[in-house]
Amino acid sequence: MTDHDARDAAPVDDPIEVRRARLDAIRAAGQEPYKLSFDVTARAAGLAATHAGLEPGSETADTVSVAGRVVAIRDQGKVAFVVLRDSTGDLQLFCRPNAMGEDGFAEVKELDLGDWVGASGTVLRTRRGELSVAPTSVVLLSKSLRPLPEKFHGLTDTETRYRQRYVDLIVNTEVRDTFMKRFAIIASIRRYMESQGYLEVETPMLHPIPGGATARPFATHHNALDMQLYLRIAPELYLKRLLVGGFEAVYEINRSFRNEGISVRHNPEFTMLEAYRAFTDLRGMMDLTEGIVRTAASEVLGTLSVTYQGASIDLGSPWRRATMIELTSDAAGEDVSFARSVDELRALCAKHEAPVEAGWGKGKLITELFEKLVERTLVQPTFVTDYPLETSPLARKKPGHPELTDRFELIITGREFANAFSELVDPVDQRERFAAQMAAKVDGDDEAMGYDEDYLRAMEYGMPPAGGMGIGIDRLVMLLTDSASIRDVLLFPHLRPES
RNA sequence: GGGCCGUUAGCUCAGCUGGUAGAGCAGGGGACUCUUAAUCCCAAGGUCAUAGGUUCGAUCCCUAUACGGCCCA
Repeated sequence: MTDHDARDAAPVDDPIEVRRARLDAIRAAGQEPYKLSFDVTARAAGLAATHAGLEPGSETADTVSVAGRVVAIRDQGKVAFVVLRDSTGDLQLFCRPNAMGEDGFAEVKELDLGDWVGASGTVLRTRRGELSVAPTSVVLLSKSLRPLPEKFHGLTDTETRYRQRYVDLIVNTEVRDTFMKRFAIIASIRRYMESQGYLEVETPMLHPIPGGATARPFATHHNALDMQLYLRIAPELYLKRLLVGGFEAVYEINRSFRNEGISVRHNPEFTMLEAYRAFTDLRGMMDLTEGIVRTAASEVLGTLSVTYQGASIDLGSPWRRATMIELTSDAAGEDVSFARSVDELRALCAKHEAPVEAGWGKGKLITELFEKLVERTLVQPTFVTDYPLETSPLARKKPGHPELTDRFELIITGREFANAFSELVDPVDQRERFAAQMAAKVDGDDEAMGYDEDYLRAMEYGMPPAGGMGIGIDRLVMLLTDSASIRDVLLFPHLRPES
């Protein structure tokens, strides 16, 4: 059987098979390749800070235990340099047989890139200036069976980066930095909200009637109740029920779901902050929005001047305030307002290649013109105010202007970041708004809001005057981390299944 | 939904006018007691996304599909 002999003798060139063989050999030698735990006494960043003044070529008596993933091995025969990566940074192990024994040194040479190891030894700085731990022992904590991507270029294939984010996080340290900023931004927002007296609450994600926004929902089914449920498109109507219940300031940071297209700005599930406060109005929500964004930027970035995709954004100066109608009229070079007839507005939409559909009223047409002509031009933070009633079914009417609402959207870098109103608290008015939404739904608008009778009942018990605001957390993180795509700020962005 | 682009070794990339594929890193064997993308020597590694078509012959040209990217709606 020469074939068989040849196969047995042939070197194994599949990296996974090589590692499996090592795993078997470790077990055969009576060792456990997946340890229970390891007592860590120091981390890479901490050592770098405490030993910053250590001179090249000098040793200390400081004994530490460190742990991390092996990301590089430079084997020089009787010396081996192993680079460990922990959650704070990288640290070199300076391995020599005279410090750790011939057997221990031989085990170091059996390590693979990707293995988790723990090491104990003294701190020194090599003659070449690299802070290192010279271990007296190195223990394998968890054996890796798959090869890591190339050490210099890392992992660049976007599809693999998103599908196997764990690998992306291992080898692309700037990705970890982006997510560390994301977590810091959200923590900053929670601290700020608490400092402003808001309670963080949790409301249902499974809604019998999708509401609080105009968007297509994901539908699901509850078996025991045999009923259709929807993943929430917004938490708004539940949070405002809490105002009725007497909580004066509430907020929620969590996922909402919209059954719509995927783009660099849209993921089917996304994170939103919504906040509601009794006895305030749109002006209070402007202050809150500025406070949240400025606090997050200064705490996480240390500056209110940020660069987004090459554009300088000034978050510090007072944010511009302008009405939709004045902005759109300026851009169109003529009056775009409710003074124009529906036919004139439709003609303007056609002229400027804005979408037009049968049944749209003046308010919807003006909004389309705004989005077509103005929105992407607003690079610096701008509160756009006075949104049409037609597209704002939950906002209070603007006094003296029955076709407008007391609402703003915050636009930065040409994109919507936040949306806020003086809340509609009049149950009779709200019932009329829902009826208009139902009429739109009958006309084929599948984004129209559902008629939520329980929400009306709550309002009829009395909702205090209030301001409310929602801010897209993913987009805020994109802005503050200079990320071009929402996928770069979502740990596991939505992708089609692998074929 | 439409347009354009991409898919070659584990990873990062080459591949000429159509003649059955190369490199670096990783992995394997060897040398080396201060390396930093260590260095040096040797050997190995491929269903060229998938399915069809054109052709004597296809990684290359054509069609479709899958997945991804960018732009538009």
